[in-house]
Formats: sequence, structure tokens, C-alpha cells
Amino acid sequence: MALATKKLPSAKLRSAAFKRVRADHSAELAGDYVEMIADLIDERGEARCTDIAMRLGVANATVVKTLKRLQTAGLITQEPYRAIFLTVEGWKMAEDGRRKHAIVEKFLLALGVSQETARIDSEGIEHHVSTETLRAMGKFLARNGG
Amino acid sequence: MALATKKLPSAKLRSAAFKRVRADHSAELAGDYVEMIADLIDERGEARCTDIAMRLGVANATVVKTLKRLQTAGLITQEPYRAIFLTVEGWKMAEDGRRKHAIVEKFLLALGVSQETARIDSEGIEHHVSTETLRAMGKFLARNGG
DNA sequence: TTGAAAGTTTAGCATAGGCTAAGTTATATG
DNA sequence: CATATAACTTAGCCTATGCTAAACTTTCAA
Ligand SMILES: [Mn+2]
Ligand SMILES: [Mn+2]
Ligand SMILES: [Mn+2]
Ligand SMILES: [Mn+2]
Repeated sequence: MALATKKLPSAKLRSAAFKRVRADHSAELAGDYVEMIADLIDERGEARCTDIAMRLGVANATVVKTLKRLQTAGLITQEPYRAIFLTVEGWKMAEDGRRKHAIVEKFLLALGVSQETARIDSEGIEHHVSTETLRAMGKFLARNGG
Repeated sequence: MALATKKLPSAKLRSAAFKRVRADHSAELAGDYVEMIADLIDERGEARCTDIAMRLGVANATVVKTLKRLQTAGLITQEPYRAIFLTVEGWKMAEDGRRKHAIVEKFLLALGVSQETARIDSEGIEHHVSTETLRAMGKFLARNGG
């Protein structure tokens, strides 16, 4: 191949990547919420607004507003002044999220980063990992101490 | 260790991860813009609004609005109806972004995913990779076909 | 040299996701 | 059982990031 003839992707192809990122981010908050609600239910029997706000590091009112959107989206159910429950669809999303999150976090550990860094970086990375990349991470884990 | 005594992080520690993700996302758009502007200047001599909009897959007016914020942030300069330039700070951010982005993309390739998937997934992942994880990816690349 | 096309800007709208402050309900304690 | 405290909700504000439609400027070609 002649000098400086590396093929560059078309604008169309490039935009596909950014569209994927924007789609990932649209789904991200819902994914983190349902995963956290599932954790709270498993760890302490119920998921409360305050606990979610604490763990996310946001104000209570922010959680309330987001929960309304999740309810509209059919992921949770709630009654005034009561704890929060996941719908069947919510549980499914939570478990898919947990599975993916766990693989990404273990993968980072196996790559050699600290527990702390794996925990923190995986919280963002998990939402941008395609099925193909997740499989590659899984294989790496199987080869190395998974 | 007794059964089911895996130590769970405190709410404070957990919230740190989400705060990092929110901070990453605040910086993300600016990072992608300056990197793209740098690419356009290198590839075709100038960065135009329309080209940015095409590559991002958003409307022209969206780009105009975002560029105003970048100008306020001191990353670009522009005059009405003219092409866009990067400030010294803008170039620095663009080059840091390129370096990180390239490592993440090559890392995914070395992990065994397709060119296409590496290109797409790295566009989101790059913004959530800490210095420590980036170093670990670099080491992996050095060991395998980097 | 003068229009038409291409590119840029402005105006106005929407939603997501943050916040604080104030009001409401439930719960625990004396 | 009364009330203080904790938890939840509502109202109202803000910024970021999308959009369309309309107006404006530059550029290119006839
Ligand atoms: Mn997450
Ligand atoms: Mn990038
Ligand atoms: Mn990116
Ligand atoms: Mn992200």
C-alpha cells in the first residue's frame, strides 16, 4: 500500500460509534438504578430512596425524579412512602447488568489493576462493552485466573 | 473467613465510583470534539461545523451550541462563518485524548475483537479508563502484538 | 457579476438529570 | 398516645445536549 494511504472510516461509519455511545448513555442510569435496587433488596430486604441516594452520591429529590421515569418505563413499582420493587423486566435488566458488570470488573482485576480501580473503572466501562468484547473478556478470564 | 462475609464497600466508597462516572461524562463531549477538530485539521486542513456534525451524527445547530461552550472553556477559537481552531490547551487535550483512545482501541484489538467493534467500543470506553488501567492495557500491548 | 447552493447562525422547543427548600407522612420513643 | 425524627414528596430552579425552522453569509459557477 502506498504511503499515507491508511483507509479512514467514512463519516457515516464514524457517526455510528457516537450514536452507540449516546444510546449507551441513555440506558446507563436505568441500568445502574435497577442493579442497585436489586442489591439493596438482596442485602437488606428492601430498597429505599435514601439508600439509593447515598450510594449514588446524589440528592434524594434526584432519586425520586429518576424513579418516576423508571416506573413509566415499567422497570419498578412503588407506592407513596413505601419501598421500591422491581418488575419482572426490572429484575431481568438488573441481572443482565450484574453479569456484565461482574465480568468487566473481574477482567480488570485479571489485567492487573487494583481492587479499588477495578471497582471504580468498571462502573463506567460496563455500559460501553459490546457482546463481542464481553465474550473476549470472558475468554481472557478463562485463560487467566478467572 | 466465615460464610457470606465478603466485605461490601461502604455507601461512601460506592458513591465515589458514580461520582467519577459523572465527572467522566462531563468531560466526554469536550474531549470528543477537540479530538475530532484536531483530526479534521490534520486530514483536510480545517475543521468545519458541518463535518463535525456529520461525523458525530447530530444536527448542525447542536454543534454550534456546543462549540460556544468549548470557546467559553478556552479550548477553541472561532470567528463568525469561519473554520474552527484549537487553542494551545485544546491541542493538549486533543493529543492526550488521542493517545488514550489509541491505546484503548489497540488493546481491544489485541484482546481479539474485530476492527469494527474495537473502533466502536473504544469510543465510549476511553472516557472511563483511569491512569492505572491505561498502564495495565499498555503492558498487555507490550506483551502481545502491540 | 450575480444568483443559487452550501454552510453558519439564531430562535425556540424538549428531555434528562442535577440541585435546594419547603411541605407531608411514617415511625420510633418516652 | 403524643410527638420528635427520619423518610419521602413536591415545587421550582439550573445546565447540558438534543431537535427543527428560519434567517443570514460565503462561495462557486454560469
Ligand atoms: Mn455503571
Ligand atoms: Mn476519542
Ligand atoms: Mn469518545
Ligand atoms: Mn460513558
